[in-house]
Amino acid sequence: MDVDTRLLRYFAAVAEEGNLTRAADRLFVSQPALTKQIRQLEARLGATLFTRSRAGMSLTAPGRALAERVPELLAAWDRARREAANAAGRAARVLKLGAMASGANEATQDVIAAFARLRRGWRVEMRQAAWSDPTAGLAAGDVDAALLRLPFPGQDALRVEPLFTEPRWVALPAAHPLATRELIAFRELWDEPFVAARPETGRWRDYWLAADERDGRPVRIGAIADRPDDWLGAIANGYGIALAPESAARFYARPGIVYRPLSGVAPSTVAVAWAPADDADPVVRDFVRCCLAAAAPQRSGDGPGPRPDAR
Amino acid sequence: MDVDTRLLRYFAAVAEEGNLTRAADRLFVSQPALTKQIRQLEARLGATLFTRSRAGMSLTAPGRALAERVPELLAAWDRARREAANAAGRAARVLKLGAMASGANEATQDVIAAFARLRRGWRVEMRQAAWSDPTAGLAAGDVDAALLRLPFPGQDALRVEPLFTEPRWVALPAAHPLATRELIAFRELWDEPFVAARPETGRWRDYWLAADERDGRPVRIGAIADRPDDWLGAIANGYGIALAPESAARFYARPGIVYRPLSGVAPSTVAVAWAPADDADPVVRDFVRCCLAAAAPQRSGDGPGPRPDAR
DNA sequence: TGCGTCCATAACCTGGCGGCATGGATGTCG
DNA sequence: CGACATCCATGCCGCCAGGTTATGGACGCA
Repeated sequence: MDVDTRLLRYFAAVAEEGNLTRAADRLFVSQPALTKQIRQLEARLGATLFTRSRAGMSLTAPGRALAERVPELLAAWDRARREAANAAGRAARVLKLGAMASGANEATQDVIAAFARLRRGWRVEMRQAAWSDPTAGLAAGDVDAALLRLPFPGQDALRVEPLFTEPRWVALPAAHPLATRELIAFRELWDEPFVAARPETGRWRDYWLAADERDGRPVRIGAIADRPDDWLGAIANGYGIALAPESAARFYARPGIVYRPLSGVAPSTVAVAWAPADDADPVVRDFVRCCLAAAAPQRSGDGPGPRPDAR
Repeated sequence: MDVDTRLLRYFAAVAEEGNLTRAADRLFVSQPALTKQIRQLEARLGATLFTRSRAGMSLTAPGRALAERVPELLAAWDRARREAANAAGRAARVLKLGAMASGANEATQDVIAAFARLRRGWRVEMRQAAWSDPTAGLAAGDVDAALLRLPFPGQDALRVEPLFTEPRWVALPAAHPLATRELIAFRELWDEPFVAARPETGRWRDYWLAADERDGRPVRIGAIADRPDDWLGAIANGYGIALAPESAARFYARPGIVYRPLSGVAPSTVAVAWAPADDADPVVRDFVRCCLAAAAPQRSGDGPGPRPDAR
């Protein structure tokens, strides 16, 4: 008997939620559609998977048996899919590079140019990640390498090579009273509302709220953004202000938004990251080497930072 | 990204066959349908899975990566599905019993009656298996126990408890010269064409051709049948004769077919079989106990049983 | 008694799958 | 050298499965 993984996801969602309506909501389908699908799954298996009551849907014995297997099944499919995609990338000589919005700055171009020289016939394919995925697809295996800013959650499970640092500035609505100041002390912003990343992003979110550098003062959250566009919009509309790397002033310049230098916050570190499984991959190694090489000039200008040792 | 297991089966078939047309044939779909599906799979994965040539379809690197995972994925789904079905059987208090056509004879009713007495509230659900599945669904985990005739392929991986033996007779077209004889010696049938099971059924097929008891003389195959209906039809139409347990004379009596006692072939043994995984299952154990109890009277008497009225 | 919360049902629409017929490319053979 | 065979791709069409909205029925709760 055949199933669609979609159907399995539906089933898993209902099993977890114990409630059709909420599960339907989570799956972005209507509740009747979900009802039909679950009933059909039951019909096809010839087994009752849930007992219905006004309290919701609770698993029966066969339902539990299935629910136990489904997650690993979905995971297995996902792995298979990714393995194929990776093989396809290799075959097409494409290095997939994840980048957090405003990940690296101008250096990115140098890196890619250097890589193109080193690996003739290869091509770098960049994909911008939303802030809700702080490893830019690396943790999920969707990319071969990523340009990220430290610290980020999941960092310890990956190889990380710091490249250079960059001062953190502040992005303000143009109408903000401080927007005309040449230099702002972070202390002056402690009571401002901030545009933050989603709470799930943990350390990363805290870092860009400079939670450690506000002397214990709580942060006011004015808005939550997951992508640069939302972020810029939120700031321009006055929902809050936000820290940003200096280069954002060039890459995310926009009417209604002003970037200003900041004192009293540590600079931001850009790093290249890759999966430990790719340690031996010559292409990934070459790419990392290019990153270190391209970063060298900037790094010297920017104070200490670990010595570049191209491996 | 979602897939249907059907799509994975399609992919696996093409990967194995290396040829769309043949794969389509094997999958019972048209070749254009398969073409479309494979192309769609490629589109969804964003990877080329096959290189097309007039020689056929051969896997690319990503194709190989996928082909490596797909079989285990399908197997995992099948396992999950069966586990759920088994749990459903338990929950509904159903013991699923596989039976090879003409598996057990009149004893079946006694067994089921005994089980019904021992396990109140439980119910036996019988499913007839085609000869192409010599374990009657036991090997695949579709049933909890099976009534089979020894020997059958796959026997060693299962628990088998012999119940009783029954003489083997011969089924002849009514018009056959020997059809009026009271007793036939197997030797007289050596040159007759036989209606046999599919070649894949190995030992089982050989046993019912009595390949070991024809003194090295080769078997002539007149027809191949997979189900009792085909089998009866083939015999009645004169394509060949066949050995059959004595009880077939009662259970598969049909105009145009005559059953006659045979000398010179060993009797057939009926056994109950179950999966080793169910050794500790109290319900299966009870069922086996009922089988042994119901078989006891016949086992001692062995020969006669109810009078056969071969017409 | 009216309201909110569940799940089920009804009616309708649409996209995708499968089937048939056919086309295009490329060997093969009389 | 043309006829043929073998593969895969394409065009067109009918049908069903899955989705949506609107609504119903059961039940607990204030």
